[in-house]
Amino acid sequence: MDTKRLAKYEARARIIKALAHPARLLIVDELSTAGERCVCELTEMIGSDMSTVSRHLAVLKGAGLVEDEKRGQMVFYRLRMKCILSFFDCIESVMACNARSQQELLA
Amino acid sequence: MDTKRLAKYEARARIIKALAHPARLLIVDELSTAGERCVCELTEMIGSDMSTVSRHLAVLKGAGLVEDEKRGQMVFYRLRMKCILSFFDCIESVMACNARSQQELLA
DNA sequence: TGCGTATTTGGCTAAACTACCAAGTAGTAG
DNA sequence: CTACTACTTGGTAGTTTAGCCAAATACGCA
Repeated sequence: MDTKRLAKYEARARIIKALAHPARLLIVDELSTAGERCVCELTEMIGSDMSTVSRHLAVLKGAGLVEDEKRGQMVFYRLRMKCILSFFDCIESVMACNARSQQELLA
Repeated sequence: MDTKRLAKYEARARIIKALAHPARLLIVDELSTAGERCVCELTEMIGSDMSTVSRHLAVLKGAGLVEDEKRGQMVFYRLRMKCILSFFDCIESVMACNARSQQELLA
């Protein structure tokens, strides 16, 4: 793989990797409907340590998927790109397709 | 996070994780334009060991993203869902947006 | 200033991922 | 059967990731 092509796929992979975790998908989903959420709200939803959630948010921010804003002692996070939601439609169809194949194997 | 919601995001994450690697993105990209490719062709493009490429293909297949067909001594892989390509458009806009933000920081 | 809340960061461990080499399987041709 | 090619799988070492606790930082309020 030549260097330039490699760089292209590495850049893409970094972003996709940031999405490749259940907790981070929940965050994206939640931010897409709620608009914005503070770390404490997300922590309660996810149900793990706040430090863990904060790290997940840092990963999403590092990939440029969310942005944060500090207001008072709280930090609010927002989705930076709405198009991420288009992922989920495709993911769902893959899952539906997989389920169908499973069915056929059993039948 | 309640069990059901967790299961939903875990299922999604499994599929996204399968895409979260440069070599696997190259494979998806290549299959989307070429239609199908054998392991040896992909191995040459990626430039790593064939065993490594075979494992990458197994990951994609495990997620239901590609399907394989053996013809003679070769195994051909195809994309199972075209919609995956819609990912890339969004990824590109995230990257463009990130690049713009970088610019602004420098200016 | 000192206290309490919200968040991030350091340190650590366990688990997952990646890539290579070597060995095994399967098909083809002589 | 033998040899060769295409591919997969076992074994293993190095790297990355995830989660927790504890400590540090930042802010608001008395």
